[in-house]
Amino acid sequence: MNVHTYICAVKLEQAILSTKFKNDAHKAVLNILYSAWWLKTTMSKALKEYSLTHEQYNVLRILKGKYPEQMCVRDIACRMIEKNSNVPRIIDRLEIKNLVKRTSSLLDKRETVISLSTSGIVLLDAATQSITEIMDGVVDISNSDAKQLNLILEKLREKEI
Amino acid sequence: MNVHTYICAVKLEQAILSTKFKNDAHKAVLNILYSAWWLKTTMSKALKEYSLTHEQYNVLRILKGKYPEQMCVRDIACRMIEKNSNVPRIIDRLEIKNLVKRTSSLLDKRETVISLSTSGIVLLDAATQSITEIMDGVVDISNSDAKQLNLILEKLREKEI
DNA sequence: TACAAATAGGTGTACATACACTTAAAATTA
DNA sequence: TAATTTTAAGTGTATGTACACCTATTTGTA
Repeated sequence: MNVHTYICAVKLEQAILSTKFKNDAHKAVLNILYSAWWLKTTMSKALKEYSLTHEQYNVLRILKGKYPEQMCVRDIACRMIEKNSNVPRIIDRLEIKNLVKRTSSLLDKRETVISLSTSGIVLLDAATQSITEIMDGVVDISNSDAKQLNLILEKLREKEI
Repeated sequence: MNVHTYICAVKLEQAILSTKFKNDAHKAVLNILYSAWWLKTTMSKALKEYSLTHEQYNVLRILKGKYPEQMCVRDIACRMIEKNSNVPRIIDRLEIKNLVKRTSSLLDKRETVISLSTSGIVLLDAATQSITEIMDGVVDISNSDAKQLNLILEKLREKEI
């Protein structure tokens, strides 16, 4: 089904057409999930211009963070937000587009070392500039709100299983 | 790659091994994305006992919300948190497991009407009880924090594109 | 040193997402 | 009424996720 006509509503109640939440914490859970979807969608739309997916962009950014140092697949995986991302497969696609290069590590032959190519850096820089502008425009909450949000989210994740 | 050894850290900095955030708003974006992944993973693990995916559970819950009234595919899609969910395909899998039944609408032959089966209700109720217990245990933030969180998230989504 | 355990990366499969396209039916309007 | 547009659902394809399993190394230890 193609819901291109959905209402990208600010209020959660409008977004998911529901008003009965068990309590505020339950509503917060849905609100976090919806906000994450909204943020990812916003970013993905912007990245389309660069033929990058959100995840591919993420990997490129992680590589840039250490550049010109190289990173092995595991180092990248540890820095991904979604911890079960299949990094070798994302790298497959980046390699096909010549944005990164795979080489086998000489020190530890089990490791595959990934390096950003020149065109990878150029594309990443352009995409980053565009994404940063868009995110700055879209996500404009006050500094104190952002701090508060970070505090509450980390409090929420305190109870590990 | 299999990162089963990742640290399910409370602090974002530990979770994604990064300390340099452009500002608090940027950190908040990553925090929301990570929290959503954490919540989904927590729920998915609990749902495994019932052989349900997070999305299948979501569809069943939406159907339960209107029960015994039936819903068409579009009605379900509009209530999904992830707006691009391919609902017919999720229903395919629920139908194979005999948790829902598809019938063609008599009033509008374009519509497919979905109804919960008895085993669907039984499974959903059991899963819901389990999930509720787990979520209540895991997500224990104060009422005022939850309210604050909801407020800030909705403020964050104010700027539509 | 030889062998067991751990580790890194890759691969297969089921499921989900994003999105374009198709088909049938309903609604609109010329 | 006939033709056009819109709508609902389904399908095809590329990509990603979750997770089990495989292979080649490396590490740790008997």
